[in-house]
Amino acid sequence: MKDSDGLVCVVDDDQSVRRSLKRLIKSIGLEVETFSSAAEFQSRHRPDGPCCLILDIRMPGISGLDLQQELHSAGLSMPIIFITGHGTISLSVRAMKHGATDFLEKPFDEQDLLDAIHRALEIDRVARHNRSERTEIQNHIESLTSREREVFLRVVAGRLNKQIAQELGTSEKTIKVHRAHVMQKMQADSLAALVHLANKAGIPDDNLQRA
Amino acid sequence: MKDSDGLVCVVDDDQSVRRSLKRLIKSIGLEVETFSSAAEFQSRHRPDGPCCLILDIRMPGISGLDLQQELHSAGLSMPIIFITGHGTISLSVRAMKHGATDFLEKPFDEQDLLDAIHRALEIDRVARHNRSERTEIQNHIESLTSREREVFLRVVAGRLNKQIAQELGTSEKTIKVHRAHVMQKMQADSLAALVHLANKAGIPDDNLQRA
DNA sequence: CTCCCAATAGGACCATAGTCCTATACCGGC
DNA sequence: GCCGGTATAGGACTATGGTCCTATTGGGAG
Repeated sequence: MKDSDGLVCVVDDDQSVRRSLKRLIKSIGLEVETFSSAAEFQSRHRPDGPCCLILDIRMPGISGLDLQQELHSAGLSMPIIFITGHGTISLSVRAMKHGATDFLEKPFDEQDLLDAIHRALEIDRVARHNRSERTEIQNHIESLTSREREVFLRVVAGRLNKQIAQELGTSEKTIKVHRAHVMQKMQADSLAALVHLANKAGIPDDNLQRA
Repeated sequence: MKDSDGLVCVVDDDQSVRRSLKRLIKSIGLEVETFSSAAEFQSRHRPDGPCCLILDIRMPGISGLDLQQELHSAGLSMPIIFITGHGTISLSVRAMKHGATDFLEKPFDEQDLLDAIHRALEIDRVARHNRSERTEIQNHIESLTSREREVFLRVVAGRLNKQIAQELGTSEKTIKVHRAHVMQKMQADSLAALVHLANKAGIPDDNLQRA
């Protein structure tokens, strides 16, 4: 699949809308999948590449806003472009406050939608990249023993081996051993690299020298 | 001033609106300043504490959206709550995409506005904190000589003194001197602290070990 | 011309971190 | 009961970083 450039998921209860959107989006070389309801999307969608969602706000059953909420709660967030026939300002504001990337009224300009799609896919690409980087680091952290994790945090906070030894009530020698394990497991080849990893994983830098 | 809890700036060309908003916001103990036009706001406003902006979209002269753009371009961004009598979805979406924190239609529920204000002030508080931290670090970086800055970047990238010496075509001894100056000027008392500072200042971690 | 600062660098040490090897003790699984 | 992983720790070095002091060179300000 040379064209994993992006997948666009269309969720709309109106078949004619689904068909015309599918045709439009395919015309610029993107993959499209259509779903007739939020429930169908949730059961069938298995994301694996950059993708975005085009969502009708008003649908029978689960509404577009509800689906947005549920995806967010489930940590499966992806960029969402809302389209609506009979929207209100309040609905659009609510959608945007919850992270929608765009909100279009029918009838919309085709180019506006295509622009919105490109923007959404780019956002997802960046988000996916950050997420995968983060979870990989998180996995490395989870491979540490609890003792190693304690040492890790203190090393990243700038403590000396002897200070760590005192804090943990053990010898400097033992800290050196743990520290070496941490560097291995985290695949860091320098202290600087280790601190960078910690920062990306969202580890705060408090305790930065306060005795 | 126990009540630097927040300043709310109201920009609206309608005097009666300004008056009633002022009364409402004062009633919950926040400071208010009112302006009758975007131009007046720009000339008179001197921010120094957490604050937010309540802005009418449609005004004679510079519109609310224009002001939002200009503030953003000038790097003077602050949270903006739009209010409007005759708004459209497209206007609201445009405002939200450009970072507005809320968008209310007149007549609005008073509590909704107050909630929006509290939210906006909290956002500004966090943003101000991050900004001041960042500019302080930036100032430290600017106090470095260009040679020290070169060393700084390489230290943060995890290079050894001898590697840096080779890259810069000088001796390890000299690097040690520069490095000591860097630690002093950046007010870092450990390598870990220095890397944390670099990260906060937005210095990328590329070159992280590639020879 | 003099003074200061930036950059350069060496000598002499000390402190800290990392790397070998070895060793004990506990615990849980096969 | 043996094996593997974890935590503990010492000895013996090496490597790296940091700190004194001293010194030269070049450029820019006063």
